[in-house]
Amino acid sequence: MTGCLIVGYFMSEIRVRFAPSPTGYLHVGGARSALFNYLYAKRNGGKFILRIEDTDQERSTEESLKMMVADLKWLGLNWDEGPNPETLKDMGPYGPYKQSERLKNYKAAAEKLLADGKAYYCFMTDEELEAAREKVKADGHQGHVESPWENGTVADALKKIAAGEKAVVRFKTRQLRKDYILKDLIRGEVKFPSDMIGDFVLLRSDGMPVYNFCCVVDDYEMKISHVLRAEEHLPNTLRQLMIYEGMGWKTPEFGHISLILDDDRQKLSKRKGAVACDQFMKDGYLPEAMNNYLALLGWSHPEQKEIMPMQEMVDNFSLDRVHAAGAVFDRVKLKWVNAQHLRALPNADIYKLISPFLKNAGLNLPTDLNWQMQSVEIFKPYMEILTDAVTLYTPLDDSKYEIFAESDEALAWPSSKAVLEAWKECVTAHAGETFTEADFLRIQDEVKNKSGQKGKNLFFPIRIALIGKPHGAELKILVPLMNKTSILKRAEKALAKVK
RNA sequence: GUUCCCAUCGUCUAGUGGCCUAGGACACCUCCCUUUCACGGAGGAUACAGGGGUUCAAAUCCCCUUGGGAACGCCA
Repeated sequence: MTGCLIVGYFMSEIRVRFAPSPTGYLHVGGARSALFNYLYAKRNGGKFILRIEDTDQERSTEESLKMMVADLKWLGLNWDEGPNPETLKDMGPYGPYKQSERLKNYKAAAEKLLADGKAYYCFMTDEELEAAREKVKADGHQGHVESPWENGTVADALKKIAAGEKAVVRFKTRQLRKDYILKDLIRGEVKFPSDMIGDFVLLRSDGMPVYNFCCVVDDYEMKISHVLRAEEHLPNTLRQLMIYEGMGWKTPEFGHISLILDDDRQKLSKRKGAVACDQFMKDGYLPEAMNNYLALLGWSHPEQKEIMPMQEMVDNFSLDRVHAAGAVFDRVKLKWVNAQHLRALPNADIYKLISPFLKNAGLNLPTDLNWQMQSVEIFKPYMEILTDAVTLYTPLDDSKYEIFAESDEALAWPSSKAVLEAWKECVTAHAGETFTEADFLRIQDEVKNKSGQKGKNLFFPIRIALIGKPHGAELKILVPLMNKTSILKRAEKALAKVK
């Protein structure tokens, strides 16, 4: 008895998968599906499998596969089985993990269905199909195309094919008229009337299988226990249920996650801004922030925590906390989440993260470690994403110093000229090449006395002469990051502007 | 058009029949900190789509309406 229970326990190992088709970049919606699968697997001590759905030969590319793998790696959603993240060679006992290499499996399954009379060869041409669809539509009824080949024998069909005719294999739905009930883990009971679909294609005329078919064969053969995927697949589930039934296979559990929406509540699309994971990477988002934000789109921490590391999400993830309604992708909040993660990092880590962006922008900055740490300390509160560092550090590179339009107003004040002149004089009079905070404070006092200005009138022109903008970090901590030569050069430029 | 899914502040959500005159977060507004801005802190405004039931009691359960979305391919 106990033995049976143990066997039962092992039989029910949690195995989930993310199954993208390599026809482009990894979309944030896909990333979230992958994340939920990953979290569910990790939470339950299960396996997370990556399967590549590349049966659409027209659109699938090796390039895209590499991009997806890279994005998933960036997010840290490491898979236990699937293409090796480095070599792309299969790893795991249930391969191949690319559908294009599993053709014989689908063929075998199709042959069984054909032999059992649950599928048939259909020779309808595109034109015939189109005409049939038109007719059905004209009748006003929802119906579906009925194929005249439904009752043909396999032997006859094979003869025609041998003679060079093209045929698809269709699944026979006519005798299956009943309601199919799906117990969705997220949505509860979903009832599909079987007549919502007609005889659908299993194998294309070129022999390539179609999504709904491979999906079932693979999920079964790869022993997938839970299928967690986007809501757009919900109607597909009926076809899949029929195939499971036809094959006599046990169905896995299903859970359909809501869609990610644009602010106009349509399915998130490229037209509204970045949706590709790698774009977020290039814009300077942190993978941990991405995961954190994506998790919050539909799932919530039991204690309502918002900012958390991956491990905390893993420890608290459960499907019953997944919301069934669609969620609007809010870039503003994503930025905020990113800022929280970023600012929590040690300064040294932050500098390491921003360096490639600074370098990429062609900035020439001090290599002194102290300088770097100090600068991060100053700029950190101004950074939300890594690319913000570029704007922040640019004024620190002499060759890039420029006076921004937002400075115009302050420079036009009648008092600004005197302040700038006094500033230049006092800096020139300063003995060393660098400044301490105390040095600056002393100089600032001198400028104040000389120009007779204080408050905004005093600080705005000086700040503009330092970073090209009237607003930003505190001067007394900013100045020690600069040297005399460079400060004077800038003062000149600012002065030139007021003359 | 048909089928299915969904419905709490502008947005993400908490809420599983009484603890809800509905809580948190982002955004917004005010104030404090600060000779600027940001960060940080304290407050504020803002929501149960509508209508019927069920119940002593409904944001929570049921039905209808409305609204939104998705799917209806030899795409996935």
